[in-house]
Amino acid sequence: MKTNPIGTSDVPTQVKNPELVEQRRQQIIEAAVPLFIENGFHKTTTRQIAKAARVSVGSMYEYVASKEDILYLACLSIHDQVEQGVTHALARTTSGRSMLKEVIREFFMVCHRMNDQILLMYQVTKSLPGQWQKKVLENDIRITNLLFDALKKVMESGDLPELSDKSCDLVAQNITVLGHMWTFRRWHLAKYFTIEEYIAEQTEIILGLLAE
Amino acid sequence: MKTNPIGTSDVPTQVKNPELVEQRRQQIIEAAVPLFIENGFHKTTTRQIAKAARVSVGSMYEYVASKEDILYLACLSIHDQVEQGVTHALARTTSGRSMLKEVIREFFMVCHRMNDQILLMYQVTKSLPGQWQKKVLENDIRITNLLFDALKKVMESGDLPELSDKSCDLVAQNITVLGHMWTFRRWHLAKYFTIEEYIAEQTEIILGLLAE
DNA sequence: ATTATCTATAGATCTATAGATAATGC
DNA sequence: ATTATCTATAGATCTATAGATAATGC
Repeated sequence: MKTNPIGTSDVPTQVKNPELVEQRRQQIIEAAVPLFIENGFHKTTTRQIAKAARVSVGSMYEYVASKEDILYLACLSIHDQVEQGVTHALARTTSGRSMLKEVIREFFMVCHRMNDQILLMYQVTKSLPGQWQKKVLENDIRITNLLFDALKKVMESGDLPELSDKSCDLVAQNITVLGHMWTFRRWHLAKYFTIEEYIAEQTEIILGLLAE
Repeated sequence: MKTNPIGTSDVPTQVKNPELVEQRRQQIIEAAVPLFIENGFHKTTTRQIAKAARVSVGSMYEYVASKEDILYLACLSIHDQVEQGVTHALARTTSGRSMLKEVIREFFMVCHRMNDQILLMYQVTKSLPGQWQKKVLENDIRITNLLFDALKKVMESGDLPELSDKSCDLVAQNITVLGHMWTFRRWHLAKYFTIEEYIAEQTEIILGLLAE
């Protein structure tokens, strides 16, 4: 699964070699994300991250300028993975009405797999510096737009009633949030539903509306 | 609007006089919540809270044992306000199909009013000590159950198709989360919808399912 | 005497960097 | 010579409490 070049993002570094930047940052992110998930961003120390990443603190600070930088890189990485998952899933779907079902299913499964990471995003976005907060939020919409496009496609095929772009966007937003809902209400929902049952019921609800 | 006795909650205090505990804690919460909303829980210092609450730090620590205690009290208070809002709204609704519309409307308006507080809850729940985390999550379900009860009532009146308790609970959860969605996606949604339009569209979507 | 409040600070962090050292390539 | 890495720590916090002071009621 190819990921975007995190090293070439807008986070400054002291190190010249771009491949090295790419590699070390990957190392740092992979160390940081589980720590953030486990202990939260604020309770995780830069020392812990450096240790888990097998770099010295000093060295780590050659690749980022602050702890917030690490958080930002982590957010980019998570969104990238979610996007990969969704894009991947969309590529191998059929068309028409059943496509929409598959799309919902695949998206919900991505949420299921990335449970902790998605939960993390909800907690930390506000801790990012303003400029990056916006970028991260926009990334989220970018993913929602993949669902929007899928919806549009099904509608054009005539298999669903035509909705205005506005309504269509709202439905895409709803699908996204109902997927996320599985992550932050799972502790309750999982008492009554397996992920499969959850997908089945929610799909019916979402399609119910569009069925008539 | 009467609030629950926060002073008698399971947070320990050194002070004997219960009314005083109640009053000072109210003071502390009212000072802390806006600070948490503005700067986040972790970046807010106990000094800042004490100052805003017009108590000395030492004094404040007679009413709580830790900064986490303050966060817990804040969460209780916010949930209490949301619950008040919903209960209040439910009390003056009519019955039958139109009742459900009103319930959704009132709940969404509560979310609209309590935007920042609800957003805060999503960020901080994980920062609470384990035992309280659970309590706060259960409070959230308690509020959802108010919606569940309202749904049930409408169904019994025969104005909606009967759903199993399980499905009914899911619909109540969905309504809750779609209300919250307005708070954490408002920056995007508000480009296209006023809160009134949002309520109108979402109500149609939610009822659409139950209409047939 | 008891209860509530305050000031001042102990003690324990934690982030970020300075300056020294090792590795690489001309 | 340049680039990357490390160790050690400066400097800046911040939470929570000890111990002193003021207010209250018997």
